[in-house]
Amino acid sequence: MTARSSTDANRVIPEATVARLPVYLRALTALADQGIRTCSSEDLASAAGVNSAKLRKDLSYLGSYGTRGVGYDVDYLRYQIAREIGVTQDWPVVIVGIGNLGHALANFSGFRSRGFRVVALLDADPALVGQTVAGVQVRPFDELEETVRTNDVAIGVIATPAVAAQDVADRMVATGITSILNFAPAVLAVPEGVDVRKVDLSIELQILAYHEQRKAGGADPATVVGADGGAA
Amino acid sequence: MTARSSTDANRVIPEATVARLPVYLRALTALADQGIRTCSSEDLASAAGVNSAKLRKDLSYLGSYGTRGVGYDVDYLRYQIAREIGVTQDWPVVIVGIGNLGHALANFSGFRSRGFRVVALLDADPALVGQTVAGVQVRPFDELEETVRTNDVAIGVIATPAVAAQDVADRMVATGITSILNFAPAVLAVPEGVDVRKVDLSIELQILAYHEQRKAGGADPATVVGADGGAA
DNA sequence: TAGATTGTTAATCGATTAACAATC
DNA sequence: TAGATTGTTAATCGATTAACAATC
Repeated sequence: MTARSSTDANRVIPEATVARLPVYLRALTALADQGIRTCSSEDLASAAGVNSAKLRKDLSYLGSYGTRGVGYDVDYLRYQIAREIGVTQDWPVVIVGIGNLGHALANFSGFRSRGFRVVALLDADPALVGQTVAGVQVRPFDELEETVRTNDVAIGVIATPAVAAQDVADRMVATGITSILNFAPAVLAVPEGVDVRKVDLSIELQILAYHEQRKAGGADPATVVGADGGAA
Repeated sequence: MTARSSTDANRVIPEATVARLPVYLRALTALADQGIRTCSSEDLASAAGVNSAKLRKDLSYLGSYGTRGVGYDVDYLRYQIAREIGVTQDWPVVIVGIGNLGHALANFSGFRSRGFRVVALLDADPALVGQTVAGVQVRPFDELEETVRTNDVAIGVIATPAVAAQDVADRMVATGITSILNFAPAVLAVPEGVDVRKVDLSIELQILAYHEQRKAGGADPATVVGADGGAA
């Protein structure tokens, strides 16, 4: 097994692979919790809901962390993926918009357990300011800049109504935030270098509705295949 | 072409295109709200955050709904896309798991406005049953089958903890639900013909963290080694 | 060694994009 | 007609997958 050389740091990992690494990480954690110390690519692929060829190809972008004829050491691979993603470090996060969704996000346990620390909850509504949600006091949106500076926040979460989203994004970018997770149903314009990921409930439902409509009326079952190539 | 009901109902629309149609729909609605009656592919693409070649290619899978030299009639195109997706009809939806997230989903206004009607909120916890959330009484999970049958539900939303998700999915599939939107951080195994879409907050954050990490340093990966050091 | 399983290759498939002929 | 803009083509790019040589 080779150690990482300095040139490894330049390797480009395809986006599709990056998006699956957290899935593998979670599957490895599940295996570890079951007391499993070693797994084959077949085992892990099955736990992650992908095929094993894809899994091995994905892992090959990180390095050679398996042993031919044997498989992967669960804890070792888990650590390597965690390090690659960056979840071995602490990520301060600010949530803007503390409505129903913001509440749910603030209480979401998956944050803490993966190195994401909610350092502030902000809302423009004075009626919400001062309330305590998930052990954190809601502060005025105006304190965004101070919050980001003080806590070295790099990731912002937008859970406001759509109309406010672009303004919030602009302010976030101005304060130096370079990664945004947007729950508002709006297209955000941001400068290059700023990453935006979008979580959009009604879009997901509409995609399901499209396929559902085709199943219902379509008559031809052979044409309908799950988007992810489903397990079973 | 294989034998199938009518006209061009069997043309296959690429998944990537299907996923963007709801975005176009929203952008068209925004344009209509501004009183804009006609738009070019450039206008619409810009409002949707994609490039115009991609937009035109996507729309070409639906048919020829534009006019060369002129552009698209906003209302007409909006209707065509809505019909294609299926949001001109009513989709009864059941939400299982009424914790913080389930609450937020139940209150989500985007449901109703797009033809999705929450017909039931179910939870296995007796303490929640009977409470009213967003005007709907929470019912016991056991009533799933009856609910689905009575209301002809085709889409189920899972907002339970991860451990319960597969069981809920199995029960949903058994009752005849063929589309599932899963918010639980778990990989679901479902039979062919059942569509699952996943919304996973911590995965989105981890993807952002990966890119953030690369922006921040690019420098020295050795710096952050977890307390558990190495392959622990 | 014999069996098992990785890491990689190469073929295929699907998505994106620029360019432009068609045509309003 | 002249200008504008669609719908389509074809080239390119990226992702998936089966197959298998490498090797434990």
